[in-house]
Amino acid sequence: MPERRSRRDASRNQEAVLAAADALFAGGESPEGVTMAAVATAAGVGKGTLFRAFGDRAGLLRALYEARLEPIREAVESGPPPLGPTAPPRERVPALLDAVLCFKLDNRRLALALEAGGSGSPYRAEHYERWHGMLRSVLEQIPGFPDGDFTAHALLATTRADLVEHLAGEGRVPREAMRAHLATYVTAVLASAPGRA
Amino acid sequence: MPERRSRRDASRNQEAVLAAADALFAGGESPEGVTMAAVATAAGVGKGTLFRAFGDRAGLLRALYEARLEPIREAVESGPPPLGPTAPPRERVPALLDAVLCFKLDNRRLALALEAGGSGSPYRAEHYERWHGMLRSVLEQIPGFPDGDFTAHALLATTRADLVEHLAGEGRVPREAMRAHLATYVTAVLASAPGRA
DNA sequence: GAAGATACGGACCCGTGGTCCGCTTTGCAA
DNA sequence: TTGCAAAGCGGACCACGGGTCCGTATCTTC
Repeated sequence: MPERRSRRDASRNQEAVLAAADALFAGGESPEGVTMAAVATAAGVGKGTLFRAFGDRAGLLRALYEARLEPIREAVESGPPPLGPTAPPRERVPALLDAVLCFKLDNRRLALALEAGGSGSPYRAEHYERWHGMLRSVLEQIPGFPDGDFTAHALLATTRADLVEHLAGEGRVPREAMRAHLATYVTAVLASAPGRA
Repeated sequence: MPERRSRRDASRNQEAVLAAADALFAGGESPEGVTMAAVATAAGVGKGTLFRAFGDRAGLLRALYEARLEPIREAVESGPPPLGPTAPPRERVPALLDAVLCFKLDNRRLALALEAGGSGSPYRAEHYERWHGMLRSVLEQIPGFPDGDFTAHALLATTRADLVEHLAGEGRVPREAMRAHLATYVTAVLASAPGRA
C-alpha cells in the first residue's frame, strides 16, 4: 500500500490548531466558551481546515486530551514504581488515582469540556476504557478482591472532572488537601480486601 | 400582601407540560432528542408558555426531577427505617445510596438530561446539595468516620447518571446485580471506620 | 514548469435555546 | 350580564454554535 503522506502545511496547521486550542482552554475561558470558530481564528486557520483535521469538536478535544495524557500513559505502562507495572497493586492503585486526579487538576477546562461533551457519554471514550481496564486489572491482582470491574468504575467516578472542578474551583479545597482526601478514601476501599498485606 | 394567584389556565398548562415532558423522556428518546419545541407541541402549547412557566430548559428539567423525587425525599425525611431518620447510620447510608441508584435507574433519560445539561455543573443543583448534605451528616454520625464531606461526594459519584446508563444500558448489567455491587462497595467504604459496630 | 492531487477558508446551512409582542382568555366588579 | 384590565398565550423571530461545501491557493511529482 502506498502509505499516503500528509502535506507539510497540513501537519503544520494541525499543530497550530492544537496549540491554539490548548492556549484557549488554559486561558481561563469557560469550556463551552471555547468555540470552534474561536479556535480556528486563534490558530489563524479556517473552520473547514479544523473540521477536516479532526472531524468534529469531540475529535479535537480527544486529540488534545490524548496528547496531554501521553506522558502519564508512558509512566503507567513502563515507568518506575509506584505508577509503573512493577509496583505492588496496593501501592499502585492509589498512585494511579492520584495521577488521574492531578491530571484533571492540571487540565480542568479541557477535561470538563471533554466529559461534558453532549454527544456520547464520557464512558465510551477510548481513554476511559484504558484507565478502567488498567485499574480493574490491577485491582484483580489483589487476591480475593471483589467486584474489580465495578470498583474500578466507582473509584474513577471520584475523579470526575466536574466534581474536581466543584471542589477545587475557586480555591475551596487546595490541591494537596484533595489528594490527601482521595488517598484516604482509596485506602479505605482497598482495606476491605480480605488478605490485608 | 395580596398573594397573587396564578390563573387557572396557567396551572393547567403547567401540568400539561410536565406530563408531556415526562412522557417524552419515558418514551425511549435520547435525552438531547427531547427538544423544547417538541415538549411544547406534545403539550399542545406554544414555546413562549413553556419558557414563561419554567424559565429555561434547565428549569423544566429541574421541575420534573423534583416532582419525581418527592416520594423518595419524603421517605428519607420522615419515613420508616432503613431510609428514614430513625435508622442507624451504618444501615441508613447503604439504603440512601440504593434509593438514589434505583431512582436513576427508573429515570435514566431524565437524570441523564439533567446532569449533562451544558450550563452549570450538576453539583450546583439544589437537589445535589440536599443529597450531599444528608449523606454527609449521616456519615458523620458514625463515630470517628473521617472525611465525611469528601466521602459523601465520592459515594454519590458512584451513582452518576451516565455511569448508571453505561452499566445498565443495553441490559449489560441487570438491576439487581448493580444494586448488589453498589451495596458491597458501600459496605467496604463504611467498614474502614474505626469503631466497627 | 506544468499538471494533478491535496488542502485551504470563509460563506453558508441548519437546528436549538430563548425572546417578543399582538391577540385571547380569565377574573373581578359594577 | 357586561365591561375591562391584566395575566397569559403562542408562534414568528433572533442569535449563535456546530458542521458542510466548493471555488481557489498551495504543494508535490514528473
